[in-house]
Amino acid sequence: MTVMESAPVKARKNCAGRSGHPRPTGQDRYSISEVVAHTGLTAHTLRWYERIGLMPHVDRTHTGQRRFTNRDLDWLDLVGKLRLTGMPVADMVRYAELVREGEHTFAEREELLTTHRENVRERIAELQSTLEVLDFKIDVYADARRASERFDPV
Amino acid sequence: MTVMESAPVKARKNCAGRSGHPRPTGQDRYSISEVVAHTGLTAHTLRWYERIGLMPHVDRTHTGQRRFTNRDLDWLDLVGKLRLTGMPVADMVRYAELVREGEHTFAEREELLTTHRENVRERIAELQSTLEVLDFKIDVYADARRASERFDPV
DNA sequence: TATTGAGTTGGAGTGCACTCCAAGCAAGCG
DNA sequence: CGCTTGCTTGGAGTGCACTCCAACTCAATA
Repeated sequence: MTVMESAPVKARKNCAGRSGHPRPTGQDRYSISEVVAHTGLTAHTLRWYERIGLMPHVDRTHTGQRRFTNRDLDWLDLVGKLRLTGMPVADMVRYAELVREGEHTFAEREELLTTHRENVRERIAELQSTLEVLDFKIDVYADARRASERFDPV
Repeated sequence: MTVMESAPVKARKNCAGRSGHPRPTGQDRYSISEVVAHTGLTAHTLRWYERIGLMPHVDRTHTGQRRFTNRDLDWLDLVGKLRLTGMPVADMVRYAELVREGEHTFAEREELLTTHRENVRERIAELQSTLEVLDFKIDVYADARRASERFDPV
């Protein structure tokens, strides 16, 4: 059994960054399995990200194996953050394209991120308003439980 | 062209509750299209919810058409809230089952909601930490823009 | 030298949450 | 009566984001 192709969705949802896997110092060429260990993504997903243009052209060894740089890891950290906030992959690909196109796309990148930030803020407000409903419901059940314990003690 | 089967995903994401469609007073039997107007869900989705057991048995006319009650609308509001917070449909179906089973499931319902509340709190924290990254990135681009405007004024 | 293990590819498959389709029925209107 | 509108059904299709498969190469070890 190989060690890669692991990392179920649930796990990734929690870590999705540097989590007990600090970046080895003084190194700048990581194999795919090292990146898997670092990011919590699967090797499949990393290859898929590259295929769809979400990676800034990953370097290869003379035998064709991928070698990721610290810059790639930084990029994957950002992508992970954007993913966590629910940015669609298509939008992240668009952002990656802008990065590849150079500095004259700064304004558009800023706009893309600003729009997304607004979405995230709305999402937070939404979640917070739902927390109130949840609190209320939970209180109702807790009250009922306490009442039944009073009449019908263990 | 019929007016139903509308409500694109984006729109639902935003409203998903009473949004300019207050519940008609003194009424307690709503057709599916009225519920569509009220909830922002599509008729497809309402029927699908019923099929998978996410609705508490909807009443019918003598010709078999659905008639939703205010209680159903309340339930759909709650479901909408839970959906917005990312609760999987399977979990909501489980909750619906517990509700159908009666008051002896209060404890389990409370537990289900409490667990979910914890997830929502984590999600909010996650989003907030990402907001910081977003703010930082946006600042970088804004600084670059201001600098270029200084050297290269319009 | 043979085997093992980590890596490669294109393309197919999966799971979720809808989303739509075709065919049909009932009521109201001209 | 015929047409339109609103609704019904089971089952098939869609889009997203992966996720996996089969067949292969290469490098290192037993």
